[in-house]
Amino acid sequence: MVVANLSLKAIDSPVVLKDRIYHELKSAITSMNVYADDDDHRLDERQLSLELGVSRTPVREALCRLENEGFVHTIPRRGAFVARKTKKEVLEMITVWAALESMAARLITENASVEEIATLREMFSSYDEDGAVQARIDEYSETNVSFHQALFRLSRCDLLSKTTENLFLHMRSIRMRTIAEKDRASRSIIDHMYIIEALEARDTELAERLVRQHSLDLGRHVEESVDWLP
Amino acid sequence: MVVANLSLKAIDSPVVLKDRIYHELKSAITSMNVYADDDDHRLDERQLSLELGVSRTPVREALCRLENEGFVHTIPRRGAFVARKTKKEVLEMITVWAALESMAARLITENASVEEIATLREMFSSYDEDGAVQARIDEYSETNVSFHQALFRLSRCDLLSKTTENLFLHMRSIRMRTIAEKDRASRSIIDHMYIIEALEARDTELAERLVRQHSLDLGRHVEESVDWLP
DNA sequence: ATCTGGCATTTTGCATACCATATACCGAAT
DNA sequence: ATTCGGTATATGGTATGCAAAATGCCAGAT
Repeated sequence: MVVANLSLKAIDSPVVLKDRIYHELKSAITSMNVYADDDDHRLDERQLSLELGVSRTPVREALCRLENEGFVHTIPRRGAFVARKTKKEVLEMITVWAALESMAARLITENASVEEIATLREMFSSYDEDGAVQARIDEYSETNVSFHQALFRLSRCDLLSKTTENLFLHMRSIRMRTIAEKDRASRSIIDHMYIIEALEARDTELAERLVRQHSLDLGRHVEESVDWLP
Repeated sequence: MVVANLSLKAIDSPVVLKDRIYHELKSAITSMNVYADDDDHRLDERQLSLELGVSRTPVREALCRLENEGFVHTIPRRGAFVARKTKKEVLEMITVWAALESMAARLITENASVEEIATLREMFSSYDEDGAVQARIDEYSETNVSFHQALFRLSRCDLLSKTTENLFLHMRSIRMRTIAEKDRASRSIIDHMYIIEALEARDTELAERLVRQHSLDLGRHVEESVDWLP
């Protein structure tokens, strides 16, 4: 008798309530327009547990996690609120992003394959014609996010990706308040092309500088033109 | 009648149990030698709550926070364990560190005052004589940590500091297993001096490069000489 | 009319109770 | 003797209960 070798992958994730609640709340928070109105959004434990049909305990653990990630702000004995970033905090997030993404660019020039870098160029192939970006601005916005996420993925550094993940989500909330700005979009695609060229040329220093500058430009833009953040 | 203007600072931190437990557990975990033996350290909820004289609820919330920060690894229905980093994870932490600290160096060249940068140089003034580093290697180790923390502080970017804080603690655990290596220490102080010179000269690009290289050198060292991590 | 002080209500923080699952032990069958 | 299966126990996940603290309201005083 031989033991059948089925090469099964171990199932090791009995999805527990607190995790489901965490994801549920996180997606709810990140998809809401936090900065739309001025009054702060309260997260009532009891109300949430009633709506989700569970007890308060797993809700509290989910809120605890969200607080650590900066999506929820809790005041002892007062309750939990959807966190609102100050302008300073947003600018600091962009600074950290610039640091992490420029490092990702370095790693790509050193480690990524030609094919992987080629996928970056392909992402923008459908925007070749003049005015294509402006015509499909919403679609381009998605491509834009995908491009930046791809940079982290190709860096092959999970911690870089993981650290940036929440920054992405925070920035998405900010973007929701920002109306699509045409001229920034068209400049954005030009920047991206130069970045891709530097990656293809394996020019570590140039790629790093371009990526950093691209982010810091966004920071300067926010600094100058966003006046609706405290 | 006038209202007395006492300019009081608002007290807004009714220190709650879960926070105290969090700090207690965190300091206990970060000061233990996690990598000393091979068997993993289990964190029994009931035992912890008994030892701390509290119920399981706040202990669980503290563990939840520690898990988010990577100090604790929990398996659903199996319990919590003190997290042990793999070699790959340690190298990725160093990579992220390099990214963040090199950005901090950039910011210092742009924003810090002459006096602030001078404090960096003063930190090493007592190690001027030849052999002083080797003679007081433990003391130097502390100075070393202080130097790197000072770089983040002088960057004036709270998020950079905050993001690095836990990386520091994780690396401290790693360092506990590493015996002080004399030649690395003396090379370290030389690197630091060049970094300070670049900061003083406000040479943004050079400071960034030196700081990044200093960290990446540590990474290469770990890559080559640490064989006791999975 | 406004301000203050106390009471009622609400809600968080912590403790406890219960339930489901994982592990360990032990006996029976091969 | 070894292996398999069942049961007991332990432990984590979830629900609930209780007390302290915060908010809001209302009455009374100024």
